[in-house]
Amino acid sequence: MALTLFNTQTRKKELFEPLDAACVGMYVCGPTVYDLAHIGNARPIIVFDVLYRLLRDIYGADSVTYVRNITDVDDKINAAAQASGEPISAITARTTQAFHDDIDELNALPPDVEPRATEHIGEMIDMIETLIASGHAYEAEGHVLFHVPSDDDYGKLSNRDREEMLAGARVEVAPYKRDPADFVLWKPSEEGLPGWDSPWGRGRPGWHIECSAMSRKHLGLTLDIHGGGADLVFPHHENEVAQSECASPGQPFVRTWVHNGFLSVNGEKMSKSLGNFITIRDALDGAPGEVLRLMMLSTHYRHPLDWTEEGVQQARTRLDRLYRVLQNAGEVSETGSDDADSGDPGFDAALHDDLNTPLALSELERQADELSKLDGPDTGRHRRTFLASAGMLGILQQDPKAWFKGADAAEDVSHIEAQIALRLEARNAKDFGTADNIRDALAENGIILEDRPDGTTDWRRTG
RNA sequence: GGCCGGGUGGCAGAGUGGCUAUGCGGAGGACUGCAAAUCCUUUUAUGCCGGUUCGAUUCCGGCCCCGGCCUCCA
Repeated sequence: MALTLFNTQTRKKELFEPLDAACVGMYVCGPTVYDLAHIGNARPIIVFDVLYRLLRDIYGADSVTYVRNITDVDDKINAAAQASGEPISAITARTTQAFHDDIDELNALPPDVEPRATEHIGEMIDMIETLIASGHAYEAEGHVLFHVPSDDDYGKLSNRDREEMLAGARVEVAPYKRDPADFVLWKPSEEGLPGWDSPWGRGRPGWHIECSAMSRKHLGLTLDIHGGGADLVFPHHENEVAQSECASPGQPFVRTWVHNGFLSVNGEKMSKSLGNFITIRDALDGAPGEVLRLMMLSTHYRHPLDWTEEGVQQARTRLDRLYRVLQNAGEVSETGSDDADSGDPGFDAALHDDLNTPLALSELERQADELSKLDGPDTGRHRRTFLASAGMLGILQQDPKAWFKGADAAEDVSHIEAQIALRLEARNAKDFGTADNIRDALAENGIILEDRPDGTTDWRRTG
């Protein structure tokens, strides 16, 4: 089935065809590790995780290389260290660990390569030297700058005209710039700041050069897919294109640019500078990662997504229902034939159409409806297809029992079961007042009881 | 000002030139001691103004509103 993706470069949905189907490369801009990641960071993690899963499904797991960098040298990190007194290496190590822990909860597969900027300084210096040699960059007062007018194609990704950009510029232009649009490739580091020896003295890289240097090292000169948040289109990705293509004339940098839309919170922009941001950790306190994942996938990746508590609740209810269907289908003996899994055409078509996860989700729910009505030898096969579809979205992969009951302490469970037994006694004695009191008390602790037709009582956790 | 998204029923959110998803919620019913869960039934929409068309939510033009980017940001 053909995969189409919306290419930011051409502003069109295009048939995706990798340069080499045996070696598909995807590069996604990762976090700058100076603080806990927020839910806006979580969106590209989840979106590109789904794309990664889909590419692996199409081309084979061994044929896809997903590279997502860690930016561990940056002025924000330096500022955080200065503010707290914590050593830079401690901040980056701690924040990187926190990032991994957080996105693990979101069921995101780890990338194949996770390069760190500080481990690629040599590659960056090499690239900068190439740019200077070819007249695309120059040294000035210890800085090395990319000279934007030297690149005729500059602006092609973000569709910006240089003249217009200058007209709208609100920043002060550093005096050493030959052109106001020129941007930093390398800058001097004074005492106390991270720095590396270079032909231009002790210094550190600018932000954009790291992605150009690391992507080419790990994926080659031309990437099949480069992804990130829509806010990175300009200037970050535009500058990456300029650096990479000027350093290797005739080699296109990226074939398909994929950008996810912006996330807002209760209709407002979320930003670190405004301080109204919700960290992934905060969000995980309120709901399991799988719920957050489902919530993010219920809006198309290119559209704006507004984060609300109600939206989280809706996702939770939806996921509960899917797990319930899975649970019920699991009670049917697996006697179906073991045909090779052919997938679900409706679901697959939705996902292959520019990652239409909201539609895919509704197809998944259609599968759930069908599964819940089945009661025969086909059940096992449907269940497997259903699970495979859900797996493409990275959901429904745990035991329904674990989902509803959680993995809490055994004494907690025995307490619940003891209460259920007490309630059963009361019900048998027609003492419904006592029975309802027990049920209400459990409900206050987030335990919902469900009486079954056979006289037994099941329970589940909520919230 | 320039560039890019978006405006769909109570809410969330897709597709589609005519037969008008899906989910959450609401209403009614079945089931239940009552619930919960499940099942059945049900309600409501396409920002505004033109144009093309037999017919537009869907195509074209204009306008209005919201958000993002143009400065660190996923």
